[in-house]
Amino acid sequence: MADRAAKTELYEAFAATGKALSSGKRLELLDLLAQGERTVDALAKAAGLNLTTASAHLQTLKQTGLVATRRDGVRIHYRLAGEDVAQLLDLLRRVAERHQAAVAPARTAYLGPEAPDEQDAVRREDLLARIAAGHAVALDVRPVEEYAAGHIPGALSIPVEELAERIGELPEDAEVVVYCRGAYCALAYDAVRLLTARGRRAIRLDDGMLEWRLAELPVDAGAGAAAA
Amino acid sequence: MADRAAKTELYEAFAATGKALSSGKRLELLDLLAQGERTVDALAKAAGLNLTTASAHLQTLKQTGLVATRRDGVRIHYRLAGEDVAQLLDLLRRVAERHQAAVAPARTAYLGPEAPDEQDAVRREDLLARIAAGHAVALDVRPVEEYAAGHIPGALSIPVEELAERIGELPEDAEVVVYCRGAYCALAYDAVRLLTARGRRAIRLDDGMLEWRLAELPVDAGAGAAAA
DNA sequence: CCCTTTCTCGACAATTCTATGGAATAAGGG
DNA sequence: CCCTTATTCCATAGAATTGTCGAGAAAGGG
Repeated sequence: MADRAAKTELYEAFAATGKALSSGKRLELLDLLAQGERTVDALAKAAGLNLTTASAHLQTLKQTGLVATRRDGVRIHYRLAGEDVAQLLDLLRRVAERHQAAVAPARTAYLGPEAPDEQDAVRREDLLARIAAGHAVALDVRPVEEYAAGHIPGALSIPVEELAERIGELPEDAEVVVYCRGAYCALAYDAVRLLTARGRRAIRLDDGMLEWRLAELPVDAGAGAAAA
Repeated sequence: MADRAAKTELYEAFAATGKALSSGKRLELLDLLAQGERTVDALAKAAGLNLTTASAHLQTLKQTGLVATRRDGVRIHYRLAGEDVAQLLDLLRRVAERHQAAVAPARTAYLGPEAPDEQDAVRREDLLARIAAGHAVALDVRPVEEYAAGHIPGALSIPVEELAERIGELPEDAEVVVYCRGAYCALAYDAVRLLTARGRRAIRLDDGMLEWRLAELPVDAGAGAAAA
């Protein structure tokens, strides 16, 4: 029977972390940061926020300890404070999708319908084996900086905006398994639609880099081999 | 590059789940519900809220799908919508404790300092072995309804308010391992202080029933054997 | 059918959050 | 040292939340 005031205060402290997760914009920022560190300016542009607003949201995140900063000359890089924060983001979205009716329609409105005759997405566990057997090649369609910060071993890197013109770099005979940031990232959906329209055998990875990393599957870093 | 409006809407939907976790009172309610279902009235009393306020918070939780209800005659029982919600609560507190400076002091202010010469708490994995070997006996100090809804196999049940008068029911020779709701529940701390003051060998389980269940360790249900 | 119990709903004031423009600060180049 | 760039701080308007009160709805007993 310790006193109620102290209990309230403790739970209010937990709630501060919940509050950090209570704005859609902050979740977008966390999602971006889960791919690697970024400057305030880059984050603001990617999330469609004006600079001061983005800075304010990042301050909130920093005060609850979910993100950390690093100064490099004149610019400040933000990053997630730890892998547990990525886990929390992942679990939050999973729970929301499972229990909240509004998520499913919003999801298809954003990601678009799957191509009608598309097979089910490739599961994480199967991908490395399919690559090793030569049946498939992994394609990372995120921006190059994110690829450099960590990618699936052996994956090619072609950002989705360049995909139309660089489609020739993909092998013609293998199936292309496309992935991007995570389960709710639109890039891979767009890429698969583009490739399929061009007559390639393309399929999405079930989710993306975030879930791959959290599953503790192997990750390569560095600009690496890029596209063939 | 699917449109920004749709992306914002999707993330706003995720944020609704975050919002549900952004109030200390709602987190207290979830913590109670993680021990089993309860009526609105019981929840309000346990969380120190007036009835309408509790009802309003429960409505918020219900709208985001984190809790579900069951009507039984004139009263309504609330329960967690799934084990993943308990997981989310657990991870949220873990992340908050790890990254947020305000948590540690609030925690000791509420739970009180450990007895000075107390050994480290018993870890989950060790408990069953120590019970089987006869070195220890587990003691559940939560209210009887919570014990009935699920407890560690073989544990005795003595709610902490009755512990002083029922201390004789505990075996004298074995070490008593006390547990309650979870890592942030004060009951086990209080019980250990009481037992130690009476000259018993008592020690806390590292955390409580919530973490035990999430670790998928065996759980017994029913009023069961209660105290010897 | 009325009355009691249990809970939800609508409305209010007090507080807090979000977005934004303009000023202030920090680091580095000429 | 001044100037430019990158970011944070401050003030403010509008929107959303919290807690509380009194009224309303649903189930069951006499």
